[in-house]
Amino acid sequence: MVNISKVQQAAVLLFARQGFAATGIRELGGAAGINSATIYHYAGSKEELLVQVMRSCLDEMITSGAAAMRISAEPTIQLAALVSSHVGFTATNPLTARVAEYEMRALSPDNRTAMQKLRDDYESLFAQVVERGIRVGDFSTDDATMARLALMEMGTGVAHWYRPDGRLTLIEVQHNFVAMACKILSANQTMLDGIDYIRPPVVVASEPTGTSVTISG
Amino acid sequence: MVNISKVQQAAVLLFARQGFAATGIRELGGAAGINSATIYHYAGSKEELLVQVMRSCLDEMITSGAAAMRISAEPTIQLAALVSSHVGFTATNPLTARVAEYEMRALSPDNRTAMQKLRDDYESLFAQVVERGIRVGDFSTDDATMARLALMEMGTGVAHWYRPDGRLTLIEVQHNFVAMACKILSANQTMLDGIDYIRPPVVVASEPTGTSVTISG
Amino acid sequence: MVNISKVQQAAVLLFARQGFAATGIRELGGAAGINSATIYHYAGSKEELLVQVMRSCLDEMITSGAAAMRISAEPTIQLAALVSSHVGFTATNPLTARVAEYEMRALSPDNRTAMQKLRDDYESLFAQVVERGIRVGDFSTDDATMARLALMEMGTGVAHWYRPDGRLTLIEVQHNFVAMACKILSANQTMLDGIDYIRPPVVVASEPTGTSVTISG
Amino acid sequence: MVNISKVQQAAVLLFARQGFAATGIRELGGAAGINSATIYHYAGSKEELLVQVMRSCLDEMITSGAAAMRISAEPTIQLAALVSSHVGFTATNPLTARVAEYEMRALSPDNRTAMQKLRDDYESLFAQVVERGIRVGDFSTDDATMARLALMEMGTGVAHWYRPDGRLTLIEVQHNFVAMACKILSANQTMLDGIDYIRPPVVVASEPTGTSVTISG
DNA sequence: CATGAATGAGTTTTCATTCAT
DNA sequence: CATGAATGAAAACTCATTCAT
Repeated sequence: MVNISKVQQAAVLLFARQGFAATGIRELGGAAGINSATIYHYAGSKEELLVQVMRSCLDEMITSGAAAMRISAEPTIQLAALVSSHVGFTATNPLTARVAEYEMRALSPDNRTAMQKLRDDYESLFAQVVERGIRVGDFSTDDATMARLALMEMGTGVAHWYRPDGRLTLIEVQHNFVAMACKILSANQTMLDGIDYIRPPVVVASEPTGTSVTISG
Repeated sequence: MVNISKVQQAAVLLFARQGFAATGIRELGGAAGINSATIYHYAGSKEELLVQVMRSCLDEMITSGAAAMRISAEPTIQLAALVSSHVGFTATNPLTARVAEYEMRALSPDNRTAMQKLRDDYESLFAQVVERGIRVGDFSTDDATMARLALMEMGTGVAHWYRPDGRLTLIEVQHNFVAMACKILSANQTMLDGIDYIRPPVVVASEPTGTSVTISG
Repeated sequence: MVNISKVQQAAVLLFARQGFAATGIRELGGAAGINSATIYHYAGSKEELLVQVMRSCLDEMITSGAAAMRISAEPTIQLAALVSSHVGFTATNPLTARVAEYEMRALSPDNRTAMQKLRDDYESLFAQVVERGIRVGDFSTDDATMARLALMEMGTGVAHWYRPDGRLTLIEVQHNFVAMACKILSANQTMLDGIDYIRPPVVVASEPTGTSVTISG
Repeated sequence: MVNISKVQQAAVLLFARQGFAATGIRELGGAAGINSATIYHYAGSKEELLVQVMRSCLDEMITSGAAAMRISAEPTIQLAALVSSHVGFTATNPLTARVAEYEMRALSPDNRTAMQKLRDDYESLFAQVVERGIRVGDFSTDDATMARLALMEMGTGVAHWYRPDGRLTLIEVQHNFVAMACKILSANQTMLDGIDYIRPPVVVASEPTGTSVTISG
């Protein structure tokens, strides 16, 4: 229970830095402080290790996102909660999130299908909010799809630069992104006044701790 | 002159699909229709092939972006031109752009430093526009850095979904992104009325043609 | 402990026959009865395998030679003991000795420097004996350096033709070489009467056994 | 006629330094100042280039050695002439001689047989002289074969250390070796007084010029 | 004569994985 | 649980050689 996280954290750290394909199983063992053969006690293969990490990451994103949407029936508040959740998760688990995003291509067809399904489920949360906001007249945009994609891309980008000890607190970043999202969708930001739509983000087991790594590219 | 593009296009296609590390030199040869050993006539190593591709991509992005900024002294028009250039390039050369972005980590330290320098040069174009727009009071945002990063991230995301034969023309997409950019920076979009800030994007030699590949992840 | 000798013996056998550069790692594995990849458990590289062999060979030559010189303070007896040791070692470990001599050039600069140092240490034993013998008037020659080199070259040549089951016993060969050495240096052979200056030579772990190979060239 | 020597000299230089197997055809071209493909105008293969060099070297050694033996019918004078010739040739063509000796093993069976035949022919000159000198009572040794081998080995060793600009002139070295040979065979050196048994050595076309290379090993 | 381009077979080394201990 | 040893397959890269120009 404690060791498996160590392995997953080592995996995420190295996969994020170098990519799945460029990371060897021996390297993983070394980073986790165990013999490389021992990894096969925790995961049947290198790919399964990646799948474990991706699945728990996407599961948590979906769970948090769905919970965020349940705090209100108002599209604008749902949008704020969802964007906050997304940005919060991404900023809190930057390496895991990055791996879950980048390494889809490393999966074999079966696993890829399964993981893509989870990602699609997650993205559909955004699609639902945007679509309903437009339908009820709270949002307005030239192109709903493009707006949604831009929204997510932006939020995901947080993983590239956010640092807990940086210039801005996480909450500031979240508010900022909510503001940008509202602008993009021409939503009325004042609807959010006095609403506490931010939930503290979960730290997933696979996220390395104490590593302030700079990942380039 | 014709062969080297063929090799580069094969490289970009496979690097974009599978990643640099997961692409073999034999695979590259096969995709380019030549013996794998022949690749070493065009590039001293697999990494050098990647560097060639990245360098020409980043060079072109910088050239186009700098040219875009010269069409006017108005920050809003510069912003529109720069965003259009970025989106246009990314949509026209999605695979090359993707490789140039994703595979920075695959480079050895020396090459990485050199390529990162080019990317920094390019990003500084955005920083300059945003900073000047704010200074002269044409733009307004809670956080300039975050806005700039969101702007670029958004535009880069185009490579993930834009298809020439898709629902929207490139020009529509460009206008749309310019609109979103203006919203994010609270810029006055009417300043763009009647201004032709879009230049046709260049197709770089390494961009595969006739491939409507779907890249996931 | 048993396997590493097997690998080293295979290496020495093939390196002696064909040379280091002309011997493949697969060939080595085949000769040692193991998979070629397994060789990398015993040595980090093909060159390291060579270094292992050379180092243990030269270490043993130095140890034996130094011991030989300690059996007496008389230059003539030291000469006899050193020549016997050299000839004995070379005849007992012909392939290893040959590899240690011929393949110096196959080493990378760092390893070459280290191995050359060992060889220089060994050769200096001969230089010391010859020099002291001349100084105290026991030896006489037109040119000390040339005599020493000729002495060593001669002895090393034993590896090219000596066979344990040949016409002469090892002890006969040793006595013969001692006689030639004395002639070259005009030393008084009668000083050796009744002196037992021959020690049984050591068989190094890398010397192939049961192989009556003819090495040409 | 001028170019073929250049190629052969480059070959000898590199083969002596690194060995035949470790020398690439491109490297040879580079050292000879021509394209690697052009080498195939001068020799049908890398091995043929080696054969050319070895054959002309051994031919010249046999010719010179045979001529040396014709200067007298006296075994002692023949010995002096043959040893002088051997040492002279080896010191004058150290790299070529070294290649001809070391790289026999690099040859394919057919070529090896042919070259070994030449070497055997050459060695038989020494065998003849020693045998006849013993038969007529001019020489005396415990073991004729061993003496002959030691004699040749010693002389060949000259290639390892002799330098034209060194401490000793070639003639001094030759006289020295003749003296050592006489000692080994207990021949009467005074028989050589006043006899001019030294012929100036030939420089073979393949011997690199102006290169004072140190070859280790 | 000379060469740049090309290639199939080869090189050393690393890979993910298995298994006896 | 943990590991050192082992391995077949594959990695990137180099090889000697050919040939059209």
